[in-house]
Amino acid sequence: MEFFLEITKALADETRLRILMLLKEQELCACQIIECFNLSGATISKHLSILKRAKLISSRKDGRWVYYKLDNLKNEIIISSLQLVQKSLKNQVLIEEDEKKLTEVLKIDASELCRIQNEKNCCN
Amino acid sequence: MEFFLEITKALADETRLRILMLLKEQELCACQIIECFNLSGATISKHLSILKRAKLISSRKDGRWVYYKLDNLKNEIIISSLQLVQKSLKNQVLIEEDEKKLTEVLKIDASELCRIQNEKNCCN
DNA sequence: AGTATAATTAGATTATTAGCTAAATATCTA
DNA sequence: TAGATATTTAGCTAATAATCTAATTATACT
Repeated sequence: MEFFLEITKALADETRLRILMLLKEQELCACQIIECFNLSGATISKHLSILKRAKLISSRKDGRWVYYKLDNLKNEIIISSLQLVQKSLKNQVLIEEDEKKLTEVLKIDASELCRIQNEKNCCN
Repeated sequence: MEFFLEITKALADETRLRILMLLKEQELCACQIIECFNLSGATISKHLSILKRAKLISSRKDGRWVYYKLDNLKNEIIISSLQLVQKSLKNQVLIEEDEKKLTEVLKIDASELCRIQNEKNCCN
């Protein structure tokens, strides 16, 4: 029960669903995910940790960067949950907008992206 | 997005998952569901309304009684969601205990059950 | 008609969660 | 090794959600 509740609670938030949809096609760096939302890095980091605790995503560290991807290979329940999310949110306007935003974000070099985000935090 | 979020939020609560599992095999009267939990009737009623708002269950009124059942015929997303719940919670200890409790509850006549519940509310 | 009964709604309280800023941690580079 | 950078954690606040009791609604029975 605890395991499945962890999953359903992780899925019960719009931002987390949008993150899962961003990760549908590719692995992404934390700073790339952050750039897609109007939320603080700390908030996104918290969401990522909730998705990770539910085993819906996994992460790998590469130097200063942390990369996240869907963790859909190991467990039947996880696979079904992620499939349900993808089926349910396919063609949703908000999701398509996120995809467009991501396309723009992916054009920017990751370290340049982090520099921009850093500036935002300092000077206002 | 709003439609699917309504479903995932409805599923993100242990009591509501347990209610869905009770309804897996049969339609049940509100008082029978209430009797399976150590929660007030008002609280269960609230949970039922959340499940109903998410279109996971439907209800019909028969005199003073209201009967609830899974609403798994109309919508692809609802069907998949309910299947996921059932697959994920099959053979869970807590769920099996609920089933045993329900077996006992079903032996009691519904109006007798309501009389017992009514007494509980008055005399303590 | 008046009372009893089944369920829901209202209103209050408590617990949980999402969000922020600031601080801490871990890693890279000059 | 000192400073810069990417991410996470800590501590706080505001919003949301779960629960209770009491009141209300809708129906049945005498």
